[in-house]
Amino acid sequence: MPPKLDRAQVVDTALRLLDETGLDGLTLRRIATELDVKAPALYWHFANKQALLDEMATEMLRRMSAGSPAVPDSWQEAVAGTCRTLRTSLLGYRDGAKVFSGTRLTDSGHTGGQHALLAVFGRAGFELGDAVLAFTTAYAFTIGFVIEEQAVHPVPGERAPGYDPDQRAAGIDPEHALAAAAGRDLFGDFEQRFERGLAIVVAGIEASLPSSSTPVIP
Amino acid sequence: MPPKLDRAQVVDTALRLLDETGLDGLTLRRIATELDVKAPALYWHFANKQALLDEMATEMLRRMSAGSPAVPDSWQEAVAGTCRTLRTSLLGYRDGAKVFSGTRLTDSGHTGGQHALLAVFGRAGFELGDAVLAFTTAYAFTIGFVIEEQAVHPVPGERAPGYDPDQRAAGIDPEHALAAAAGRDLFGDFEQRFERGLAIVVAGIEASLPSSSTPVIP
DNA sequence: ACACTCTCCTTAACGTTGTTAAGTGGCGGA
DNA sequence: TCCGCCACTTAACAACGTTAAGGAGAGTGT
Repeated sequence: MPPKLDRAQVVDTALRLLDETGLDGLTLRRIATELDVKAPALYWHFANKQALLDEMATEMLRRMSAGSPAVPDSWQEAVAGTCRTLRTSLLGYRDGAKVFSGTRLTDSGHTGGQHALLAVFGRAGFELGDAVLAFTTAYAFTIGFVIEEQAVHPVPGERAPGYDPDQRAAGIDPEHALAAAAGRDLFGDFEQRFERGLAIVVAGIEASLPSSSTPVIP
Repeated sequence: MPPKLDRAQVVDTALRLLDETGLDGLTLRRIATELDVKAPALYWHFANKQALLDEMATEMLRRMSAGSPAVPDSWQEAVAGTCRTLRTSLLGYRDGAKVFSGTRLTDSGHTGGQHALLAVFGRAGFELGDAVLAFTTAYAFTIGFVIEEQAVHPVPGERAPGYDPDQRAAGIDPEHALAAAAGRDLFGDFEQRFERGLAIVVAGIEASLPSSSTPVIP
């Protein structure tokens, strides 16, 4: 008789519940109930809650890698595509960025994608160190951006209380008019802001790292 | 007879304890004990724990603004300086980036710095929208960077378990050699990586936003 | 056939946590 | 003197992560 539970099933259910309850509401008892099991049963499959969260983050990455197989030739497309996929994946789960940034990955399955991306940089003439710098800079931007984004939109579509631009503007010292006016740009149109921010980072890599103008070897 | 406690004192103590215990270990009972008071007393001054955390984040920002009064003329210096100060401030507290990114600011005191920075952009010929985009991009990069940094170095100087580059490299599929080699750059020298990443972002703003080459009005 | 073992889950419980309800001592004003 | 507000305490609650102990059920060895 097969066991009722296995790790994958627990992770799957936990990720589904995450969307309903948010990270704060995601308790072991809740997950267990959803699986028709009592809470301590989870400890047979995971050492503790953190281990489950780590596995959840890893699974998020795994699904992300699975969704985007093709690696383009230009490093610009490659890095932008990777960051777009990363953002989309994180937005796919409530508190996705928080879960992701708070955990250590348990699996090395993601290194394939890393390798492929770094290889594209290599073919474009980047030193490894420069390639890593370029990638991590774009990566840090993406993580920071999505954390901010999910603070404003815990669930895509609806807006968290306290982030209304008008309300915020009203509370600002008139001497700081620019800060007040900025609110409109700050809390709206994340899609476009992400694209433009990404373009800035890519342009910055182009402008400031050597070898980036070397033509691709045919 | 003045009350034994006030909000500022609680926030101050909480920030001090944060360094000792980390965010997970920061409990209301612990804070109360440190103040020679019982836990429910804190509820007289704060609606709940989240309100205290919000106030802590705000206080972090307040101290940061206090520490860097001079706003330079060039927007490059201004944005880089702001991000450097932000990073240094966040690194000044254990889990600083997590506390900061998880909270809503309770106070509008920080809008002064925002206004000044945006004004510098304005004088350099930026449209407000472009200035906001430039700033938030650098901001997102900084937050994302420090979150990653504090995951590796929860307390400056010592390294979290599980982030040893050699150990990580050993667990990687040899086919993904680039990813393995990247580990050395990934987990070391955050100081330099931050500076170079910041340079990338600044260069990207320079390269991709209009009006940035307009000479400063004398 | 029986006992043994290993796997996977349950029941019961422990210590902590955030939070609330109710009560209490001290101070200022009428 | 009494009232009422302030700022705090005591007591308690539900919920959490986690551990200890035990038990049903399948498989194996003899």
